[in-house]
Amino acid sequence: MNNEKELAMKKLKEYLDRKNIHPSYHRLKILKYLINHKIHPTVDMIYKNLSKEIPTLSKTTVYNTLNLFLRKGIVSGLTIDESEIRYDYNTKPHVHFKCIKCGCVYDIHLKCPIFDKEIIEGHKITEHHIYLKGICSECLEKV
Amino acid sequence: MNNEKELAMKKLKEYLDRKNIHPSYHRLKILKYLINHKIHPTVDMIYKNLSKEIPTLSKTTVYNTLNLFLRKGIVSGLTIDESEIRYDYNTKPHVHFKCIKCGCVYDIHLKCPIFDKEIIEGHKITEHHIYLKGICSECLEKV
DNA sequence: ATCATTGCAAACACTTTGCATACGC
DNA sequence: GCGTATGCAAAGTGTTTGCAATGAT
Repeated sequence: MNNEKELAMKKLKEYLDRKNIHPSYHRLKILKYLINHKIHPTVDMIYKNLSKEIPTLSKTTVYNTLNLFLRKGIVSGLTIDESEIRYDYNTKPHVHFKCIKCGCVYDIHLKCPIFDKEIIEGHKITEHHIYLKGICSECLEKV
Repeated sequence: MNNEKELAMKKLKEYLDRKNIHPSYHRLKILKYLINHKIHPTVDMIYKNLSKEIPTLSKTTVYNTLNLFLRKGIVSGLTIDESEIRYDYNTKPHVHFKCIKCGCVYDIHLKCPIFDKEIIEGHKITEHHIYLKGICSECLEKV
């Protein structure tokens, strides 16, 4: 339904408003993309996919928007491999897995006791990043 | 003692020989630096520090050597933040902590049950990377 | 009319590559 | 003398910045 779509857009708008982010068209689109594609996309993935819909979109805007979202804390950045930042809408600490064959990044729903500690060996912990690498279930089947 | 130093160098030489790496002067120096400075240095740190001793050293050689060591499996690369790879001589899986104030990277000696699993949610795990961020004990004291 | 967003192009930082030189055995 | 290690300079990649144009209220 169109009503449903408009309703969803309105919710996103209100969400950005609450975060003091002016809900421009591009920002809404990028936010929507992140929410609907929890594949930890790179800037390039976001840019390429949204360009189909929004031909005037520039990569700079994607960078600007993601950095704005990062600063406002509504997305987090993963640096699993050098030379590509991936963006993640889900902000709760969780585990990531990257397949060395297909390059996909999966969320792992695994509790880790490390998440509960606030002080470790005298250091105050504010962020947790855990990622595993290997061969994903899909690639394993293909062999 | 000079004898001690020579003995240590001889051991490093033999170590590289066993790994089928021709133990050139530069390679020995870089390996020695990594072993003696377990601070997860970046290429730049290694380059700047060794340049004092070896004025002719070029950054390319540092890159070449580290990539060789990576391929041969005698060091591992950390990508805690985008746009800087840090090199780690210790190859056993362990936890890293990066201070957001001073930028130092510490090893954390913490057992993590995740290290023992070989299959998680159908994915075959071959590498584990865990890093935490926050404020290190030294920076906490300074406040 | 004003102010923020957008987007091109240039600048940047880190890393890799090509190729000529120098070194060690 | 031959083969590898070295190092400069250029290319490559992903990201940021400067600034002018555009858009929204």
